[in-house]
Amino acid sequence: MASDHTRNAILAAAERLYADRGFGDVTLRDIVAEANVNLAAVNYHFGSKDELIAELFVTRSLATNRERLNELKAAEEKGGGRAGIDAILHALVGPTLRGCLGPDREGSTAARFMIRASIESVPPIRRIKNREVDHLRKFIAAMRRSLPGRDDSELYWGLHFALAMSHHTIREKERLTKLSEGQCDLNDVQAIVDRVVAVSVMALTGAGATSKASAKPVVPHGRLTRQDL
Amino acid sequence: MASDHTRNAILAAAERLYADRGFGDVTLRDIVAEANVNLAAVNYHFGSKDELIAELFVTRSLATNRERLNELKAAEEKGGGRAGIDAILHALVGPTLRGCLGPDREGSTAARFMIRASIESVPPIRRIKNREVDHLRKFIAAMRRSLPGRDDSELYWGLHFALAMSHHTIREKERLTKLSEGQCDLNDVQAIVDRVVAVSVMALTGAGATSKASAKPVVPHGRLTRQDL
DNA sequence: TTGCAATTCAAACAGTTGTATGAAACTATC
DNA sequence: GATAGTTTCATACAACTGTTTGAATTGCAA
Repeated sequence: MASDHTRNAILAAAERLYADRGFGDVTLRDIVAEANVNLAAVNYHFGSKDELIAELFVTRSLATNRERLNELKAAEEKGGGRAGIDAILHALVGPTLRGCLGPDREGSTAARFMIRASIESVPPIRRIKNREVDHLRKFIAAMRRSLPGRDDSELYWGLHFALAMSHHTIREKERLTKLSEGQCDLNDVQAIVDRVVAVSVMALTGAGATSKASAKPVVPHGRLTRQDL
Repeated sequence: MASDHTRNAILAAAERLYADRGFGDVTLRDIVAEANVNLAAVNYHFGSKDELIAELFVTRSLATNRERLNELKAAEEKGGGRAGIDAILHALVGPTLRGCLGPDREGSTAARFMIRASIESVPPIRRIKNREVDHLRKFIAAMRRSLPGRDDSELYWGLHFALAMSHHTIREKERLTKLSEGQCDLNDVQAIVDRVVAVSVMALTGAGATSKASAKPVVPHGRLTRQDL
């Protein structure tokens, strides 16, 4: 494979254009123009437009998942096989939030691309996301070890809400900035991660963790449980 | 305006098809075939495809917003001008969750349409959503009355997380069902509303409610290894 | 150099899309 | 029942889409 130059140029141009203008607005002709390659090169190297998009997303998504598992593994080793629930959640939402919200100008194309993918959810990407369940189960398993005896459904809800808060923050960061007139600092990624983790921990260990409705009374101040470490 | 029959047939057919198959997959020709009307009728009655979609979304969205404000008003009147924070959040997320998750087979087309709109986020809908900020500010104002002295940014974050959990539950309900292998009951809408509200209240009144990053020391995780692919 | 496979290229293909047109059909008013 | 305004209709349009084709070009091994 001579040099991969054309292939890589297509990938780079596609990611940049999709990130900037969205999937619905970018055609193969736009991409090949940006990449300075021939139109047919896309189908030659990737087979189809959808496979190109899939490859872009898989690459970024695998990187995030690997980061997640690395952090999880490190946390569990540190705790002798059982990580604290906040460390587990940190490993879950940290990489995604840092990847998409971080002000690292270098990887910002990848970040903006992942934000797009989160917002627009085009078919080839949705197909890949559906396979993400196995990956999430590893976190459920870790949470089960960390909070033994807890009802499984509570763990699922906790993980679900953690992902909800992080993804929604990524997806709606502009609206939150506008709504709060800048009072919510979307640049302090570390603070956001801590905040999402804190609320998720409360969802899992706080009063809400009952099986039925029961919407328990408001928790008094200063009640965050930060175990481990 | 003789009878509005054609107009209404188009609206109904479009909503049903968009709900079932998504925006990207339904053409005007599909819609007019389903509605048994002529192709040109869409442009005659609505001006363009985007205006048709916008009208569909605005109708449903206004209905939800009206429900929200009614519940909010009722709660505030009940409390003599100041509603409890959980009642406020209930008014915020209740209508949306009930509308999209409720098992009311009758209005289920509208529900499935709104789920689609939440997932796919097509341009004409995004434009409308951006105007939703004014509506949300009314809830911020109510929250400010309910939790006086609290930092505004905390209110924004609390509202943001409440919307995050409800929207993400709507959007990913199938994945949550699959992940939890049915252990999370997505049909008990009332329980879901209570759960979302409970966690949101904790986020607002719990320990996390500090102004800056602060809180606790950052958990030292295994530093991530930056490799590619 | 010759031969062969991999790659690039211009061009065309086949299909779909939203929209526009102008005539026909309808409806209500006088 | 003629008229004016509204609504429907079949059809065409113009543009754009992802994909394919077959010939040119390149790179490399024998």
